[in-house]
Amino acid sequence: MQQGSPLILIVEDEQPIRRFLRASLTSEGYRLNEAASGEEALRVAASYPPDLVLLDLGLPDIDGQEVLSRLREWLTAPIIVLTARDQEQQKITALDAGADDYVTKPFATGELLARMRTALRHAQHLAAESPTVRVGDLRFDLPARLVFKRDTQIHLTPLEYKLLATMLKHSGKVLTHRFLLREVWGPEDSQETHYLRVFVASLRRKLEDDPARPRYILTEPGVGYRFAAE
Amino acid sequence: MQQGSPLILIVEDEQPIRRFLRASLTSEGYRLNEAASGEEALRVAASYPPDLVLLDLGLPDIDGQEVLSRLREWLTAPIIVLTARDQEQQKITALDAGADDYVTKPFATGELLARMRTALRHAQHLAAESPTVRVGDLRFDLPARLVFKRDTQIHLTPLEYKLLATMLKHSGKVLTHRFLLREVWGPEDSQETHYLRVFVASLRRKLEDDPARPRYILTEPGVGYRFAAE
DNA sequence: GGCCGGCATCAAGATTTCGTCAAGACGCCA
DNA sequence: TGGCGTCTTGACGAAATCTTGATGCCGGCC
Repeated sequence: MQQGSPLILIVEDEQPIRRFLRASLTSEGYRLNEAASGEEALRVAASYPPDLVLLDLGLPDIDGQEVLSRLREWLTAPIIVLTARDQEQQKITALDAGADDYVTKPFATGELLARMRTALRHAQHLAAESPTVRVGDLRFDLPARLVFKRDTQIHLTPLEYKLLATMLKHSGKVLTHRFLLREVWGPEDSQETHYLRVFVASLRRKLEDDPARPRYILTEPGVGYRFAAE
Repeated sequence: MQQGSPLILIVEDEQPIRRFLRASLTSEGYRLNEAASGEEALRVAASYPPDLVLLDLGLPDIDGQEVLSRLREWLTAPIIVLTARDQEQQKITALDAGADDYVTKPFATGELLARMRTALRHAQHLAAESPTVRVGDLRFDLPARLVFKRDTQIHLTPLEYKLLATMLKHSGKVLTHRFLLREVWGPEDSQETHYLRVFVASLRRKLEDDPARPRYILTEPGVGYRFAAE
């Protein structure tokens, strides 16, 4: 969306519908590109990456579904599919192939515009950075499964990560040995408190400034552990 | 279009028409190459890749259509076809074979020049920006499914490409074995982690400077793989 | 002071997971 | 049908991770 208003790519072979869309969308302030065939759509999209695609599934040359999946290989912008009312199955395969929404023809302008706004808004959210949790000088990027200490990445083994994630999930609360063991190792090993000691130690070695006097992973003697809330 | 003005290749056997074209085009500032036969056209085009081709379909040796498709095998520059007024069918097959436009003889200079400008402008756009992603010394042209390392193209098999593309799509994130297998091989093979090892190895061999200490495709032991974000 | 239980740390196997090579199977095109 | 590129499968050494045992520390209690 470099130049302010979103760039829409219309892929539609029927001249009248295209003209109609052009009128409705330009009056809304959208910038437009048009393609009358699948081939052209792929070419134009590659040259001018759109912020949103309106894709008619009934195209003359390539199958609309094909265009859809070729686009989805690299395009993250939302794709709204235009289908005939009786093509139920088509909608479903289209959504499976990565379409974000569909509108059945004939459609009301208002509905189309509303769905476009929703899709664009949604896309913007996705583009935002993945949410991170900060505690002290630690930073957790949970979607990416990454942990940082003062901006340098920390490598954690699967069990270390799982343990830390469980503590983080209930941070501030005291977590009993049994609870942690169940969550991380499973009900089988809920007695093996020794596991906990070993892994807490290695987590402290990696996360704490002074593992002997921990700031994040606190021991609750006789009960369990607690991850510092603030 | 290295030297400023576009290089035009004229393929035309009739001397008078060639002379006429030469006059019109040089006065417009175009650089020219000429060929009087199909054979010559292919030779010249190979030696001096033109920015635009004017191709007369009525040639003495090879069929004009043949020249056209031979050129199209590798040449992306626009090709404008010159046809006689009564050769309707010829135009159509020419367009199918990859011609960008046609002009019927006899033609007005103004019209020819206009069509040439359009074609050149259009070609420029296409050549301009396929959205490419750069990571380190790698470059990805996603729409075209091409991968380059330091500007030399890397050949990837279909599955190699698909795997790489999915990692790139979620670059920075840790992708579990299951996820990658599902995306690339489908839900059936979501257990076959061995596939991943083999293909990651071959991708590293092709992309990394030192496959043993990868910079792009990183292993997250026990979890999956991650494509380096920055 | 000596003993004991809970906790922390270290390190040596044991086990699982990875990387690599190569042979076989498969599909496709000439 | 044979060759070619590609994918699948198997085998094995290497690496990372997990388990397990040994040892030491500390505070409370007899």
